[in-house]
Amino acid sequence: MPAATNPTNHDHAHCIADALTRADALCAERGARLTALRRQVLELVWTSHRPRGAYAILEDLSQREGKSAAPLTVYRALEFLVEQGLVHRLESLNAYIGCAAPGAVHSGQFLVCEACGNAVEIDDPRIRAAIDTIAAERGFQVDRPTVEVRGRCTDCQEKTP
Amino acid sequence: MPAATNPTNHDHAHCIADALTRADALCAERGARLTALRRQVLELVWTSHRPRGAYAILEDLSQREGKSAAPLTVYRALEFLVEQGLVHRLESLNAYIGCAAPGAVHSGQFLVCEACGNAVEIDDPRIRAAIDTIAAERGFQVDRPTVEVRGRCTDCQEKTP
DNA sequence: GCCGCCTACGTTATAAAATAACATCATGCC
DNA sequence: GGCATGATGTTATTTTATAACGTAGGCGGC
Repeated sequence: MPAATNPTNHDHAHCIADALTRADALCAERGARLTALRRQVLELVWTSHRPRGAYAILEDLSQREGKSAAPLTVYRALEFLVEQGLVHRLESLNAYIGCAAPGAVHSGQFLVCEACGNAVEIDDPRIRAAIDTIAAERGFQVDRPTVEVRGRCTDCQEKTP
Repeated sequence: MPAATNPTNHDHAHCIADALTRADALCAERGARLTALRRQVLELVWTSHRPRGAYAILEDLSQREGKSAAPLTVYRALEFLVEQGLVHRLESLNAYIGCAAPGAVHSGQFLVCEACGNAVEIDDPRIRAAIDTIAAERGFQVDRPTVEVRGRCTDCQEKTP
């Protein structure tokens, strides 16, 4: 797992700022409305490099606003962010994570550490190629491939070998 | 998608009988207890080649028994069946499907048709190899890879081209 | 056989994740 | 300003999953 996902050895504020800047740019370019609410939800998704549940985000949002928000508020914002490719949903965790490279082609591949909870996006063409090959052999038309690999990241292997 | 998953052109009763026979054999071999309840849940999972939700199975079970069963009853049976590799859970659907080749090595790969709902297990070594390669490059230790490809099966492409 | 142990099953309650239906508000366009 | 469209608020409900605790049933040791 890249060092950047270890919260102790990188400037995470920079990750967040970066993500927001890119989101602003992408949405402006597309004419999509990154409203204050959506932007705030995006920021909360980026709280860490661990996938976050909708209700965790909801709690943070409620605290920030000083009043309790409704689940739908968050789900709608997340839906927008996923559509725009700014956020991915991790199916096996029912959780959301900020996209490392919005704007680029995505096939949604992740390495998820079961020890620290960090998830790293790996848009690797070889996995995608393998999937496309098998699908083609079987006449299956690929729409949305999901790859979520559970295991242990380098850092966590070192901690408990 | 193989013809065998098209419910109109294969003897599905045979699929079910086969699955139960293999389950009996595997559990006997391992000393695992495939109780009447677990066997019945396995049968209900095999109702079709479509992944089924726990609550759908629960309903069927209640109907068969003539009294309403509790969710936990089904979840516990499913947990056992998944542990034994007789059933797989499709993370992206919150649903369960019978394993086509229990006893063999599994890496949990599926082609899921969004039109007809059928899911086919494809334990393809090339996908697995690609995942292992990338993981090795990043020092990530793979535990449980999940591959769920959404799209359209051959049959459904023909129906609405 | 009988006892004790471990595992499976039953029951009730509750948590967690997601959506439905409908009302209201904001924003951009003319 | 007025209107259309899309975003947000509000309330209720559905779907999925687990917790906590008690009972029963099979299996091995003796």
